[in-house]
Amino acid sequence: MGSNGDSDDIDWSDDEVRTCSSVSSVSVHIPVFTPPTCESSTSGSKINNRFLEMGYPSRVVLKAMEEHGEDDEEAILNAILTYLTLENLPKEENHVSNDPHISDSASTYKEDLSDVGNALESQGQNKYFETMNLLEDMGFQYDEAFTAINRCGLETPIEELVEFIDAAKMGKEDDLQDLQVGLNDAGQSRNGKKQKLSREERWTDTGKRMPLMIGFGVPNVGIKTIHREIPDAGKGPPYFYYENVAYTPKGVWENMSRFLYEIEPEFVDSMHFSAAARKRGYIHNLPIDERFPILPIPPSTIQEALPITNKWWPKWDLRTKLNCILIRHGSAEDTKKIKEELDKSGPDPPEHVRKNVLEQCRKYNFVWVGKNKVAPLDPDEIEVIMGFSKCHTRGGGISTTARYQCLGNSFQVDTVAYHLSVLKKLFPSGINVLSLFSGIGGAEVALHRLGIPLKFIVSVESSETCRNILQSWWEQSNQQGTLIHIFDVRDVTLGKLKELMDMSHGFDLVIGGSPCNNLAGRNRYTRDGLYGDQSSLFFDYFRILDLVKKITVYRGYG
DNA sequence: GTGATAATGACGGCGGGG
DNA sequence: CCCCGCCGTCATTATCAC
Repeated sequence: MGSNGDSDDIDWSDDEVRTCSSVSSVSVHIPVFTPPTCESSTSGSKINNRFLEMGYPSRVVLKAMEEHGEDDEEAILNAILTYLTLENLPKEENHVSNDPHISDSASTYKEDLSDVGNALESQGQNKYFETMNLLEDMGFQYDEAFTAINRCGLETPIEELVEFIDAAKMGKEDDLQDLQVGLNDAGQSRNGKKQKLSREERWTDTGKRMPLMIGFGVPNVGIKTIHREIPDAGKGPPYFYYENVAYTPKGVWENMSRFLYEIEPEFVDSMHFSAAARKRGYIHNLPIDERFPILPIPPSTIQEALPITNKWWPKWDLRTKLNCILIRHGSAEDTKKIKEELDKSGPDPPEHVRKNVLEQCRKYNFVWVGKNKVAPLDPDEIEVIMGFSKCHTRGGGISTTARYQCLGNSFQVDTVAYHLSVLKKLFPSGINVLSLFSGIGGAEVALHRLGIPLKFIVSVESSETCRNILQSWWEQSNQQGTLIHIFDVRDVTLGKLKELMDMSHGFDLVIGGSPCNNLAGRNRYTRDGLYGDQSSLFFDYFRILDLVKKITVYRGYG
């Protein structure tokens, strides 16, 4: 086996030397972190391109390369990150004080909200509970009222909500659809654009200053002076952690934030923790000081994460990071077309061929597994990139398609673990967790990897496949605590929570990411927003979290 | 053979960032 | 203005379990 592998390597080296006119034979042995180059004189510009591809501003890349030469990639990267950090700090303050739209430098997120005036409910929750109470007083069941509000929107007049419930009761599905569509449209216009602008501008603006999407900081890119004020209503206990896709239809994050105690979301791209991009928003009330990553630090580039692909990676494919891991992979047909196109165009494909191939590769996250041969990622490769161990989702009657699906829906473990790391010193003897929409157990794995004992875990997950995966992991990882499965978030009622919290003496953490189906950019059919069929389960996250908070206070837990 | 499940190919648009 | 990327859905076909 070994000799076969060796001879393969040698064959390839010879090949590469032939196709790359002036490369030294050493180049095939250099660490994978260094990009393959043909001409050493242009290696600097290649590195330059790589950093630009990774999204770093050119002025910073150039400055870093002036300081550290053109070849020491790690030194350049460190310099880039340092410059960005330095740039961010003063800009943050200057910007706030110079912006005429923001009253003063002490302006907080909450104050921004109050600026929009009373026309828009600054306390979405109050409105929510008022409407719920009103409907219940009118004799409707809790779940009827709940569904109506979440389907039609909070701004819907009470008469129309009643109409919706009646239509639902009478089973007039068509009427229901029409009504719902009409109400959603109306709800959007009712919300009013001017009122939303201040918040949107603030976040958009934040994005402009931090194009890397590093939230309140990622390893090596600390933002030292960030101190955030969490509104009293949002403070723990319990701690909570909510996740969803970063890029949603407009207004969705504002809306979710309004429900989750007006806490400002933290937008983070998992490219800072792994070899793949994953742009997500997180709303949580965790401390943000003294975070630390779990060890070992995973590979940060495709080349490190999938060394097998180095052998066939063309020099003109400058990708070092994968795009977002999705629930579906590219088709065999597309990989076939790519191979045929490249075979036809010879060893040095023309620009338009390269461009087309790269476009496909980026679109489907193809990697190079043979000469002119690309392939989608295997499930076990995805498992590792997402921070799980190999075979986490394998076996036990789970199909390949299902593995792709549940992995694509999961947390990136290293990213979430970094945020949760502050819990380690707070709960040294173990933690009680209510895990909603648990999926394959990203939250549980993250806490476990942090070395926080899992004392009492209630996992709510509708997919039997996912429940089996979590249960299987639980049994195999020497857990000493209790794991309880619940099928449906709608079964997590006040009574059920009281029962569970009697058993556990409260929850320390409520964690989960609700369905993104109706928010995600990939969805061509039902990207309906927060009130879509699946994504409206967000309101169950909020409902349950809020019940836990109230029970916690009432019973004196925490 | 038949129903159930798995695998596969085809399918734009919105919004962020430059 | 352009470029790029996105926790996806649907209809059809292939495979599987009896």
